[in-house]
Amino acid sequence: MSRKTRVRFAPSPTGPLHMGGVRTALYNYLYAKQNGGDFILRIEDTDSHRFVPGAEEYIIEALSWCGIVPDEGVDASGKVVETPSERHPHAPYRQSQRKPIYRQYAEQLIANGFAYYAFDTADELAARRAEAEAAKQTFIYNQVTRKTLRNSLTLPAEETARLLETTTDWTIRFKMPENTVVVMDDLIRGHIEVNTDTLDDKVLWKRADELPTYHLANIVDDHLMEITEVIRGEEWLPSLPLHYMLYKAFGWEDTMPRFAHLSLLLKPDGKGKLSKRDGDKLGFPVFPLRWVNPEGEVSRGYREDGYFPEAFVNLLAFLGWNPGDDREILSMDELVQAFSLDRIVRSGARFSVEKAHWYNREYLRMKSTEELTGLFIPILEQNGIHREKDYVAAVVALTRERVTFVADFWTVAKCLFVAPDSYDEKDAAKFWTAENATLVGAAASWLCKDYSGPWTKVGIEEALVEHIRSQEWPMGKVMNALRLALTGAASGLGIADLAALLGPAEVAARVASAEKALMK
RNA sequence: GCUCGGUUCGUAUAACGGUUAGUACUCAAGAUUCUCAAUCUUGCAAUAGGAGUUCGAUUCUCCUACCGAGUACCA
Repeated sequence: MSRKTRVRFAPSPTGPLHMGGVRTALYNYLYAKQNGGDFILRIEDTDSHRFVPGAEEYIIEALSWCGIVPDEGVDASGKVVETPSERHPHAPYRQSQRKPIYRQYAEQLIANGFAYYAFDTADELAARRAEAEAAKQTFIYNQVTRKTLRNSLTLPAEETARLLETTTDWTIRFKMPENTVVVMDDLIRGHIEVNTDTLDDKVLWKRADELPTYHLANIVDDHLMEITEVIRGEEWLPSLPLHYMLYKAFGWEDTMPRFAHLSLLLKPDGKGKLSKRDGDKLGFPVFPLRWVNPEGEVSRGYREDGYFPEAFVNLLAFLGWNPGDDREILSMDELVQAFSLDRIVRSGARFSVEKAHWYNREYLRMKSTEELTGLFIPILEQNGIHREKDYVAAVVALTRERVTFVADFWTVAKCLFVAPDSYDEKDAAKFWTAENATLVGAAASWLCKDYSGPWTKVGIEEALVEHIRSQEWPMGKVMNALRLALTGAASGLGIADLAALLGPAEVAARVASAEKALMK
């Protein structure tokens, strides 16, 4: 019997989702869609101390910007579903609201001898840890040390019963079996074996806030929500044996999901994984969307930096995966088709800004001039420019091969909307010499007054070049000086393109302004 | 420290025992152009090191080095 594919993305709302998290969500989504299954969003907010306001909304908005829409867990209005319905049978999808579910499972484990009550306080354990550290050792709550600690395994039954009644900071811990080899199979990494002697007795449930820890909540919810594959970050690999043991302890081995652990995204400069803290110090965003933390600190986002979501998704998909052929530009639909878990790369990937720029440029070029014009107009308006759409479209058509982001249109083509207010000093010194200035004046005057051909790029180009040649003027010098007068710098757009868009009156005016400003 | 992962040009990756080790980005040079960009062409550049297995190792095994993760009443 084969089950319907169901995968989940289960972030914890402790801050904005970073790009590594988005990639994990993306791979889950691609896998689900490819297999005709469901992609579920579940909020893992079992740590009551680390809740960050706005994080949950951020996560949903970021996924939505990327085109990753959960089938289950989030409703049409983008809210996490709290009450069960046909579409969302497992609601609530926020673990804090599933509180009552978990305790019985933890108790079931105790009843069957797979877990026990532990009464050591957090302070006591911290002290033990400090002690061990001072002796250059590591304290682990495991099958050896648990015999020397205060728990239902070492205490008399009456004492346990009394503590359960009278104290409120006890926990339920998993009783890790001794000297057992856990044999695991990871969809990406293959066969892995670990001896339980190297593992510790993890806390599963906390009496203090009556909430489970990740390990318990995760297994219980994945089981209840009928998850078939767990695709998550490599940081969970060391917990995999515990999770295997838990499925076994619950007797859920027959429906245990298959696991796939993704390698991490690394910092471009080498050391360590790309973390939330890196922020924009590295010269590129680590977050999909801009994030303002509760202290008011701003981190930039791909969206606000001008990336197209399709480009972002595409580049993220290729950070640790490839389709096995030479294609590099794939739409979401094509990614769904091409995706496969066994082509995921095992090693960690470093992000490259250049490649990211390249991706965005490719996507920008695939867009119509019409669409780009629509995106550019608001930027013009922010700069106080209001021009007719046809003119803007002509500018976009002319410069679209030169830009990476829509915002670049402004820097590249500003001179087509406003006259230069200054001239590059080096270029002026080189090209605006006394005799050359005279020639530029003459050339401009000829073009604007005497030239009677069509005022188009081609017409102007042919006539102007021809005229300069016939006068035996130095082509490069005159042209560059002309561009200096028109744009404020000697390098950039073609003279004929510039003139065609600017019109004869504006060309004449700008040359006159340059003559005035650059007169020695 | 211990446990578990990982290691191919600068970066992302391909080659799942036999290739002149391929591709893309970056970079460089040339072509083109009035300049710059774009474009086209060409080029630079890698199997971490050492043992083994094998007729033959990037590929399999072991050791070393390095990188990463985990080692919380965080996820």
